[in-house]
Amino acid sequence: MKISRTEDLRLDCQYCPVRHRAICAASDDSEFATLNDIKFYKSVPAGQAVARRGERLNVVASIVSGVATLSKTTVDGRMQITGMLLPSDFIGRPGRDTCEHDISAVTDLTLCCFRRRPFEDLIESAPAIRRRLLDIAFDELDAARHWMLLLGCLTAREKIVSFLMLVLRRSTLPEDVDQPVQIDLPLSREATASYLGLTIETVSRQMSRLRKEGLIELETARRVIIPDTSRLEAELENAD
Amino acid sequence: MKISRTEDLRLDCQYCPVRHRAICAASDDSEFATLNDIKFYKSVPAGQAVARRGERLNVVASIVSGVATLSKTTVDGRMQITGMLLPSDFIGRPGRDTCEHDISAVTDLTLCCFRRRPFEDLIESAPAIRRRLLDIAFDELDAARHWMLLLGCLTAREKIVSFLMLVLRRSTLPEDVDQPVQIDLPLSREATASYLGLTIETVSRQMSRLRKEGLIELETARRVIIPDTSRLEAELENAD
DNA sequence: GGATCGTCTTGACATGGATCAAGGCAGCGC
DNA sequence: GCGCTGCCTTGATCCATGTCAAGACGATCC
Repeated sequence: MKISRTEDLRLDCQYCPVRHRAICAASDDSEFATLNDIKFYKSVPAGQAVARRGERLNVVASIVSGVATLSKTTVDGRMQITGMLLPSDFIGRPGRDTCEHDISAVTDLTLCCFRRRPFEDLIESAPAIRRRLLDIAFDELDAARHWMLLLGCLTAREKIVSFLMLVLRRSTLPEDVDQPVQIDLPLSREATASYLGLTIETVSRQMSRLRKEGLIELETARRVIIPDTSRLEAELENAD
Repeated sequence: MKISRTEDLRLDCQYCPVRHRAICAASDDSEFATLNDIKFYKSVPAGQAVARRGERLNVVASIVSGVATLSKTTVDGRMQITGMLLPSDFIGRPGRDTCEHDISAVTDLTLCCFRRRPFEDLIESAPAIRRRLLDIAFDELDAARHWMLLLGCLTAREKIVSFLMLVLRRSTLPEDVDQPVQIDLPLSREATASYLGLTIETVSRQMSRLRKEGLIELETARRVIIPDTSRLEAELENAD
């Protein structure tokens, strides 16, 4: 996909919802002003590819709103989702002009983009951005390796519970703990299955089983109510 | 483990076998001299832990010789090896004082260490080192995500072949292609199983099967001869 | 050589999750 | 309302891989 500017929308960074978590999080006023200057917004509709594996990618970006996935596919069509990208997550790789993954918009997406070259220069001159980038890279690395434990060692049930807890952690949490919590799953059953290294049927069955056991309620397939967070988390006592 | 200096051994960087691949690879003379000054070597005997999950780790290091693993273990003892570290690979995380993984010496290990704090300062002042570090982090991230595809989607047979090809790629290759190649597996069957998300028995069976099919020969359990590299690689035509 | 120990292989059997197949349900266009 | 479509659930069955158990092999020590 060719990323081009979205003319109209160009929020002042000051009001950006991911201001304190994205690549710009640690920047001082001066760096912040520079970022504000060179950024441009881009919308990607749900279902569309942001970039494909092997494709040239001359931007880096932060997700402002929406959900995207990183994935890899084998020649014969088996797919693994290697990352779920939520608001504030970073897309792209400075110093590399081709994309290692398929990046897909799961929902409508708003991206805060920087052309790669100027951004690479910025890394050299803006210490807070560079530190933040390094930190993001290592955080992603830790997360990826943690996911390897999930893929390699956990049971289907543990995978599902881990996924629910992950979504819970990244949701904007309501009032207090130990109240019933409602979460909206960002991924379809198919995408969830691919993220967890399972099949869609197994995901569905395990969700039903958790429902029958009263650990979750399913308001719709995608809207889950967790009556007791700690009880669900206790399902991971052996894992993790 | 407390990392302390190995008094005697302190090779001049100039003669270092990983000089052109490790964190120092891109450094100019001045950065190189600084690294040479503040580095210290450390030996870790086979089987010993370099660091444990949650432990304080006040050094970063490059592997000069030997093999190490990164791993995570569930509460009830299931283990996933999340990385195999070979000479030139980097250990530790600048900006983080505790260790996310168990790091174990598989063979006797020689590490080229830097105290974390001075190294963190160096990142700020030495552009080639920080660029290299960022590149290493992203390379590791790509590798980890690629391994997620292996763990989530590949069959036992494909996992074994992938592992053999990985070892092959990182071996010091002999003369020309399409000659029989001999490789020494750096990991035991148990560690291999844990790296691939399999059991030791499955690893053993798949190796035997590849042997019976003539794709590999087993000189010993750990020494593999690949009569025809391209034929083995062809086993991955659907994967990868 | 023989005993011992760790590592690896092989066989028999069990099972978790995949596969195959059918149907349910909600949203949408007409 | 009705039919269509996409997504999800459920059931029946299968099979790749795990589990359990028995030995084989090689290194080391005496």
